[in-house]
Amino acid sequence: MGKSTKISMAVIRRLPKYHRYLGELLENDIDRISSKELSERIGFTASQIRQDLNCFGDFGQQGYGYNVRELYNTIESILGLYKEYNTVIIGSGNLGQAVANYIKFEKLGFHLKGIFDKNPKLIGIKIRDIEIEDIDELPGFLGKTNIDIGIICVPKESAQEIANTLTKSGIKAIWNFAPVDLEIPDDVVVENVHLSESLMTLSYRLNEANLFKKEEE
Amino acid sequence: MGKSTKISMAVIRRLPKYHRYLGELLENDIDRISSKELSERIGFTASQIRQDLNCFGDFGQQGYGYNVRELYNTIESILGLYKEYNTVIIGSGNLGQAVANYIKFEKLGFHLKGIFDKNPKLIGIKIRDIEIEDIDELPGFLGKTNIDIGIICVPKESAQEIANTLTKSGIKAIWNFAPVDLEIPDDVVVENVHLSESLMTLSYRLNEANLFKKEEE
DNA sequence: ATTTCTATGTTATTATATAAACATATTTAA
DNA sequence: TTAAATATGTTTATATAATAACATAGAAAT
Repeated sequence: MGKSTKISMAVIRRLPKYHRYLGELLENDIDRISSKELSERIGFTASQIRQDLNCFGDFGQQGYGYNVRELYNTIESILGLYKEYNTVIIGSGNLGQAVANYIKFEKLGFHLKGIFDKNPKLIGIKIRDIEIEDIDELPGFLGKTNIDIGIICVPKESAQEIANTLTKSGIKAIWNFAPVDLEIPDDVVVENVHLSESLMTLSYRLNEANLFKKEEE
Repeated sequence: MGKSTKISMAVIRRLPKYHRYLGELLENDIDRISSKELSERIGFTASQIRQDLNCFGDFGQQGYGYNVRELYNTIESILGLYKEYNTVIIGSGNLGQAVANYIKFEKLGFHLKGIFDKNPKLIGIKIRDIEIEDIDELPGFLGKTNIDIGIICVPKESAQEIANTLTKSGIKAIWNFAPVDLEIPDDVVVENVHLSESLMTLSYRLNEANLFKKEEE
């Protein structure tokens, strides 16, 4: 049976990857899979796969393995992907526009309901049938529209202010692309996408081999 | 003295955050800081900060703390940010364009040298003075230009093929935005930015509270 | 029908990551 | 000039995560 103990972030961050690989299996008409086979594809140990899945329930069958369709649907449900979400993007620079245009999110059930910016040159422009509105209209908009997720694509200087506006209106989830650590109430979840940090990590690893060379000589 | 033992990814992924917070301190003309003070700002424990930094050397002084400027420069050097890097973007859809236009990367020393796409409608268009070229020109381009980092922004179907082209030309670092796990030689580093996975994680956490409710009733 | 094999859920073990404790060098204050 | 305070680098302890081991349910084979 499913265990209601707190799931660790390490497990949670693997769930989308299970979802992706199971989706691929479905596309290839594979209807059953063992943790061992999945292990070879996905690159986690079979033991880890069984433990991860078992956090949420007993989905497999001894001697058989897992039914791919069933497991896929279950994980989709665990990830909350059966639901539909309304989103707003704040900041319609390049990143905001890229996110707005990322059609894949619509397919996943994340519906873009509004785009806001403070740049007068951008206000009025349409992105996928949605007109960019003045950021001053945001509080009013949030008051009359039911928004689940706020997507912050503004520069770091104004990110916290936007986060405050969002949380004040009752939004419980923020997808943050600004390079800051937002301070938000405990009942609000924030998921950061820090591109600069990602690039710096890459830069570090590219140079890692040289890093300790001097001292070893 | 600096230790040449293998640094864990957990530590590496915290380095950019140290860099960012130290940069903020500099902006505020704060020239010294203790692990305890930094801890309160950055949200890691003081112990962790000292251990992290000590992976790379003895940068602090007992009774004093750390010199902010010195530590900032040191971390910049550890992250390889003193160097300049040449990059190419493959795939100039919304995401590719967003990355291309992200001026911040230029400031960090990552210079965009080419953009490639297979869509004839995009070829010839200029982004920041760089003309989008036909993807068939990529191997030739890589042969005559010294590129450090390949940035993959193509759909998942063609990502592996692009990765092959890049690694064959000798590129040692890939920043991958396509939702696939690339197979690459051991001496090449890949840093993934999987936006869908990030969004799914957010979705999970938004629903987590409800997830186990049924069973508890 | 019986046996062998497969592959699960779970428990035990090992490894890794984080936090606390501490001995000591340096600063600051008296 | 001495004593108290600070804050490091390092060691020890704890917590968390990953892997391996295993008992057994069910599938496949004979």
